[in-house]
Amino acid sequence: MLHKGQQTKAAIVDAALGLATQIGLEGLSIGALADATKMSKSGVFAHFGSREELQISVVREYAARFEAEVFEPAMAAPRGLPRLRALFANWMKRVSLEIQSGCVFISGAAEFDDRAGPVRDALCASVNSWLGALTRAVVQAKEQGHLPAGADEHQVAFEIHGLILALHYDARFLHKPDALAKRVVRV
Amino acid sequence: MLHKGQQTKAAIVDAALGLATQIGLEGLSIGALADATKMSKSGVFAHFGSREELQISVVREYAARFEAEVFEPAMAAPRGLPRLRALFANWMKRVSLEIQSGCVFISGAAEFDDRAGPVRDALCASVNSWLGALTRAVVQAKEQGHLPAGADEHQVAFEIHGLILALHYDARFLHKPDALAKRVVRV
DNA sequence: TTAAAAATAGCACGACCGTTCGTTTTATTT
DNA sequence: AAATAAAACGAACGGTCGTGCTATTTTTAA
Repeated sequence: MLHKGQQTKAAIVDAALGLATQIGLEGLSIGALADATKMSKSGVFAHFGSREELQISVVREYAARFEAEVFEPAMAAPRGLPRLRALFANWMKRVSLEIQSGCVFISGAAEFDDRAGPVRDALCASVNSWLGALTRAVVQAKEQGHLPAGADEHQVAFEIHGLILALHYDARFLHKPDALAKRVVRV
Repeated sequence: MLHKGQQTKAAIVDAALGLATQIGLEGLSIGALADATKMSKSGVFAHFGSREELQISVVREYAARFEAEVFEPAMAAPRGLPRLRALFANWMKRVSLEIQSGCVFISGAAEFDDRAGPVRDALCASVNSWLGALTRAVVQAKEQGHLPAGADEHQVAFEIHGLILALHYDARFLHKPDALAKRVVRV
């Protein structure tokens, strides 16, 4: 009854994610997606009802994979600085692997930074959820005494975010081969 | 002979820059630009010969304004840390003012990070030129003894770039009102 | 003031876009 | 195996895109 449908829908979203990480959420076209999945345009379209809904599905899928790859594995590390370091390391690793494919949280932010609507909202929610988790890890590191009690968790998260963004910029856009060598140590 | 032509061409580029900072270089369309300048599509088109050439003109114009607004005024400050601080302050000020309009160096990087061609080349060249100037200022600060001789100028420039990127991300995409309060002090 | 040149307009083209609709194929249930 | 529901197709729509033509207007030079 609902077997085949969800199955191919997942396949479409998977292909769409692959396209979106390369040419952006806005560059996603139903025609190109139909070619990639060897389906008809209308066949693809029927699964979403609108291009916007397709984009939102892609955002959600990306966020789920990001969480599974960056956030969840770090939960195995003990609270405090070790876990914070694990989060950062996983994030960096993902960015380095993403050099070929790109990060939806970054490219999407550039595409939707002044375009209101549900896609932007979904993107914002996913990013805020992740940055919130990162900030919580900083707070825990303070609680464990791994960071000075006077440290501002938002400032720390802000600077970590900045390092990731600069890494992504250098590696993916400027093609600086040694970009991966940069990293934080202090704080 | 070449009076009127260059004049309206400059006006077109000016309008194009306004559009590009809002919807991106890829979002730039000749039709929309024709509306904005109250000209015909073909009239606009004739000045550039291709959409790509128009985009390149926009990149160059943006880079020229960036240089005039961020780089040149900082040259008045004495070599070393004061000049480096001036560069950073001017850059931050520009980003804060750009919250409504966006930065072509950042949005352009996201749009063209895996799209080869002359537009990407022009963008890359402009960014590298600016980051090179920034790095040079760090070197001078070391020479003046304002920074430890062992400091890595590329790492310092990298981290400054990261702070700017995070500021831009928070302010322009996430709409965090206090984003401007974040800043570097150390190094 | 008139001739040459440059700038702009108008129109059409092929391509692609998201979307709709009716039909046909495929999958599920009885 | 027959009936029913879901899924996929194919064609067409109005629209916008960049770009190429040819005219017309405007600017510059003689």
